Amino acid sequence: MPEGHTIHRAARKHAELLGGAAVSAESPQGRFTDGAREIDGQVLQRVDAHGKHLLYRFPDDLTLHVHLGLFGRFLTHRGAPPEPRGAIRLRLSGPDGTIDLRGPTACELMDPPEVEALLARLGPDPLRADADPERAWNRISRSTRPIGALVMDQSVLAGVGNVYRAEALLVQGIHPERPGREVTPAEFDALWGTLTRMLQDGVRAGRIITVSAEDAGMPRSRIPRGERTYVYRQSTCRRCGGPVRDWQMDGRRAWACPTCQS
DNA sequence: AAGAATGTTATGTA
DNA sequence: CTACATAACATTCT
Repeated sequence: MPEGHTIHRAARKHAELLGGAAVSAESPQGRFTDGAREIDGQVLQRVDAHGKHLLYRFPDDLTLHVHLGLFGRFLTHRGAPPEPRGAIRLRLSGPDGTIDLRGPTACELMDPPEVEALLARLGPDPLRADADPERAWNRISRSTRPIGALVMDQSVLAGVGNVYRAEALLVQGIHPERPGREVTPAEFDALWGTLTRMLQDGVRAGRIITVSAEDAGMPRSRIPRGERTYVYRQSTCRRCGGPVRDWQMDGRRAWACPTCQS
């Protein structure tokens, strides 16, 4: 479910819903009882998103780190919290509402050195104002690894997942298997720009729609599901109409249009 | 109802 | 260092 756009969106929403007030924390399923106990009653000061990672900041350098992984999900409720349903690993409630967390890969308390270590191993996040694309370029331009692998490597670029990888590379005409060092500086700049725009669109829309209104021949809001991407999970390229190839890359499925991408 | 999926880490082999 | 493979873990949807 989540690429960077989901996480940044959640950060905003959670800060708005729970920020500035004392939060009650519980772990209905018992996976996170210790952490919940420490957070309980603390004031949520800030929620930071870095790529696919969320940091909930509490006083005294107390930081809750959450990573949704492939299956993790948030459910938010305004007003009175409903009876917990299913495996809720963490529930945070404030005066205005509640967020439930299920299925995370990570949900843990971190001290400042741990937070520092986490951030140190993340590449620049196109959704962050402080992102430095040069750091990503330094890695990419020196690597023989395929650009499709590099773009998904969170230490190269933070926040990009399988869908945006497929889509951004299609739009830029770069084949995922091309070695990083064969990507030109101009191509990288354009790729960074496209990723930034796509991720920002995702934050705005709350879902991934990479196909433009022009290419779809209709307003983007009305594009049917299954037609919102150019190559991701497509059998024909929504740009040129040609056949789309798919194969495994680092254990994930990759898609590309051999006509549009080289 | 098996299998796939917007993810990461750790480990092992070459 | 890189590539490549395998496995573990989480949950929902078809």
